[in-house]
Amino acid sequence: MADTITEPAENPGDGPRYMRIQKVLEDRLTSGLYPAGSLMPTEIELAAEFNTSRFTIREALRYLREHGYVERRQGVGTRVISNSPHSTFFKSFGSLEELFQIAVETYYVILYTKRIVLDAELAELVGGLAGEEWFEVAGVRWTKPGGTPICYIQSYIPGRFEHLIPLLEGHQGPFFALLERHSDGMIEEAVQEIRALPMPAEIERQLGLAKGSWALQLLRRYLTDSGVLIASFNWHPADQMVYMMHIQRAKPTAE
Amino acid sequence: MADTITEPAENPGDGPRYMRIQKVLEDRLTSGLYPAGSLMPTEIELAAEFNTSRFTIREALRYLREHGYVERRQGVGTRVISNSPHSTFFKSFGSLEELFQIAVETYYVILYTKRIVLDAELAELVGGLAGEEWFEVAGVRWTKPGGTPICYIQSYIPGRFEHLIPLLEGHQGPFFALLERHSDGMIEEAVQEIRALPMPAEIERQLGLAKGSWALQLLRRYLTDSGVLIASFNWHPADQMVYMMHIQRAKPTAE
DNA sequence: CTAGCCTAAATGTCCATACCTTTTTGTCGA
DNA sequence: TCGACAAAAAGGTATGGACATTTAGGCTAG
Repeated sequence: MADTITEPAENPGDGPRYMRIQKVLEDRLTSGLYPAGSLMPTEIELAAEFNTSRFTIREALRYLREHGYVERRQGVGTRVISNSPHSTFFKSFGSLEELFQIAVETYYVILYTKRIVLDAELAELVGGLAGEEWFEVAGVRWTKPGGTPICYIQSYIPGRFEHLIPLLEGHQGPFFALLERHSDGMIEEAVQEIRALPMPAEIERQLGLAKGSWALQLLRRYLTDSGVLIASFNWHPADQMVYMMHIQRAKPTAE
Repeated sequence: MADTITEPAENPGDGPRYMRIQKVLEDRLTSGLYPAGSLMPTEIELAAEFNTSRFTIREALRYLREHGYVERRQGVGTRVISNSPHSTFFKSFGSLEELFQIAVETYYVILYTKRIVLDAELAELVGGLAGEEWFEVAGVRWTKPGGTPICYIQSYIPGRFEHLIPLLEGHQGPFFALLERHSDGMIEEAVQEIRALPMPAEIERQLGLAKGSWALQLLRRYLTDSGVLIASFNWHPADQMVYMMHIQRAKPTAE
């Protein structure tokens, strides 16, 4: 027994035992040694193999289950369902509904609209020319009217949409989109760029918030006649990432 | 000791013990009996209170931690960080991007289209009349062409869209929507009802799948000129739940 | 041939116990 | 006063056992 401890068979003795075992098992999964669809060895067998107790094996298997590798069924066994980590696929199932609630059932309150002149930096950001007249719109997204503030948002609108700006002032509603329909039927969205920013200290004070409000979420979409839906997400303000995604209407392959 | 077992103090003896305990503790947290910021009783104390072992208490506390109620530190204790369950809000941030990948980057392959006559049950489901002619369309959603099958889907289409059915046969693509544009500009979606079902054994065999394939995801949407987007989700086949959601174009409140 | 029962196998739940590691706190001595 | 050290407290890891519950599959009786 003592020799099994001194022996650094699979891994150097860094972490707890169940972690080392979980790494070994993960390797076997990603390498395909335990193919998807098959049953893994039973807890007892693994315990024997690693010369440990069932408890330790269970701790390791818990990780594999939580990361989407395996599915465990009483009376059956441990079935491999994926050879790659954490199919967030399935992990996200639990929150699929709520996710869209965030996107849709949140509440957007416009704080101000302001006429601005693009500087070089801003021009780069919004895709305009320095010196052009634009509008800046700022607002706060809430969980619900009077609820919890989620994020602070700044949007930019070209000056040629000036006639739409009054519609925004004082707007409060679950969603925010500014569309214009042209005579040729095309629908154009006025808002060119949306940024989620750290909540300005001034606003924070007004709202009575703790400093450094964090995350944000924003969904923007526009619909056009051509059956294309574009949704863009602004992510965590810290990294300023913007995910953009196209949902194309399925074209019949036949025909 | 024996009396504590017979005594149904907190809850009737339905589930496993750690679940009942976790519910009791959750109540105490949401009710504020354990205020945020404070330290909860230690494992030993809780074990004594519930007359159980430390193991069982740990299982209960594990749940509380995973749901964002508490934070545990070796050498310190169990600190309450929230009196409400973990705003799935923030939990889901990590998967917002992937969520849409599921909806959009997955691949839908139609298996068959079949002309059927509604029976009473089906009529109720799809909102038609018993005896009407409809079409049943079945398909499988994949992670990618040739990838992993996710779920089995059945859709129902009224008979009056018969002329669109040929477009579906053999269709393979990332998305599936069947729209018809009327002369008045309205866009109507043919598919009236989508169900995600357990993968039929026959299909499973054809695809070489293990028995009991599980979860599913499906996004359906339709676009109309009126700027309304409707997305419906089918959930886990076991509970047959369907979540439906409307995104209304924001109407200017002023004016 | 089929329906139902039975059983074996696998995971799920639970206990008592022990020791380890981290953190806090208290004490003692320089 | 301050630092080092020791002790206590708390959760983390681990063992070994026991029984419960679920499932698949085989067997038997009809």
